[in-house]
Amino acid sequence: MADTAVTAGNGQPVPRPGLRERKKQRTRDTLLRSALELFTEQGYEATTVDDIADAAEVSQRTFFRYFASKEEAAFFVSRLAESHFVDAVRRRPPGEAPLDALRQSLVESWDTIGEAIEQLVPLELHMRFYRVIESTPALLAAHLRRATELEERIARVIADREHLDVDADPRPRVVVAVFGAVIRVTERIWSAGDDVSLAALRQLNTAYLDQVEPALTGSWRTD
Amino acid sequence: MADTAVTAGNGQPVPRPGLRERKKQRTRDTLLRSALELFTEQGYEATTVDDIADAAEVSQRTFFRYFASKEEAAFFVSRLAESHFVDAVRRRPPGEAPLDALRQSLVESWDTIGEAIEQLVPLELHMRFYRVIESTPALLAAHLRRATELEERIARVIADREHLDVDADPRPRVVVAVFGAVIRVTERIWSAGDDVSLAALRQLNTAYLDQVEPALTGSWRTD
DNA sequence: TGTACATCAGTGAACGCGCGTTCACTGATGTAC
DNA sequence: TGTACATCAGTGAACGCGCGTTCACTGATGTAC
Repeated sequence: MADTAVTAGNGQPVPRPGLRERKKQRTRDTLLRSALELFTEQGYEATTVDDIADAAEVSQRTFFRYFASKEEAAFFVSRLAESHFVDAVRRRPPGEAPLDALRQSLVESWDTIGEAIEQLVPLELHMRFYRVIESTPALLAAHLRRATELEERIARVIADREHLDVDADPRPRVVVAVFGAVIRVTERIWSAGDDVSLAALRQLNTAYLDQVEPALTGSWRTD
Repeated sequence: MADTAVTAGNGQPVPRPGLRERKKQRTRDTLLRSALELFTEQGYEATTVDDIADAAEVSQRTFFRYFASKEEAAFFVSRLAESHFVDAVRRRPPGEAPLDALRQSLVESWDTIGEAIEQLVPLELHMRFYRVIESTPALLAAHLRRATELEERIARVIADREHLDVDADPRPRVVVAVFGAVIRVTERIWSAGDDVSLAALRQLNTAYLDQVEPALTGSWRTD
């Protein structure tokens, strides 16, 4: 194929990477896709690093050149999604209530995350793998630990925008923890349901966020 | 020592276990204490199962007779604490607002958990190990996964007391997730601080729970 | 109280497994002139 | 456009490590009579 004019967000033309660089990207993408396919087909634990390397037609040694561990490969796409979300939080207008800012960031970032993922692996494959995470104890554990780290980053962003010290005022960490907890509840419910679509997950996200206030206020009315 | 009259909660005398049974308990307790001591002294990853068995003066084979895995030994005490908490939730009066019920259960169960732990290992050792969990990625991950499982159990208890279907009404899972998220924030902060005491953790628990409402409501006043 | 047998905690040694690392090496891509 | 050299992605084979399992066995505790 011919050279296409790629431009960065700022309009500056990005010099096309050389042959060597493109070959690297292809190798990494192939490894990533092979890994996710095997994980979803036969399970994470049942898939060895050698299996992945074989499927991608490289040596095991080469796998470790691209991913420090099997786990890193598993969360490579999630990492991409997370950075989209963090960027969205950073862009929220300062006046907004923190919980609303988080909610809006989620809605917004879902819009672009899908496309970004497709550049790497089929979105449908990622969504299927997302459910594998929930049903694999080792992966779920790693996912939750990563979520905790992400929350810490976001709490700092929230503290900054409110001009607060994250260690002195409990509110930034509390609001982010509450938000994160609700998202994780919806992830679990989504992964146990029949509708694998991204739309279904988004719908659960917002529906459950609406339930925070009713769930916390006083004693519940018996319907 | 002479036979002491042990009685269960219902006042029924509990037949004293035989020699074999008591020896088993001693072996398990020794393994448990050895494990926690080594974990806190030299780290969880740096401690092999063989190290633990050596310290307890049994064979590695015997370790696995008592604990299915190294991780199971690490969370044996936590498991005990969890069941105290769940029992406390079950005992809360039905009229109480769910979030208050959870909060009161925590306050209450802390009172008895300490004593229960002392039966098994020194409380101070457990508290020190609790901080090891927070600073060891593999343990933190496992801890969070376990916390998620505990939340699911508690959500069902809450749903029952409110006569709700946990799968139909989002509120039980949401209120429990919010509560759990705040507790975990305090665990993290406590483990990073200087005061290792149980009292310090309890104090953070309640202080942060008080911040849920201010953290979620509207935009924050600039102090 | 004593004997004969059953149960079962603990042993020791060896093993399978997969992750992640180390080594010296090959050959394709990139660059300087 | 061509040559000489530098870089570096990928190789293959071997290894260390610790978890958890398997085996056939020993000897202490428990029980039936």
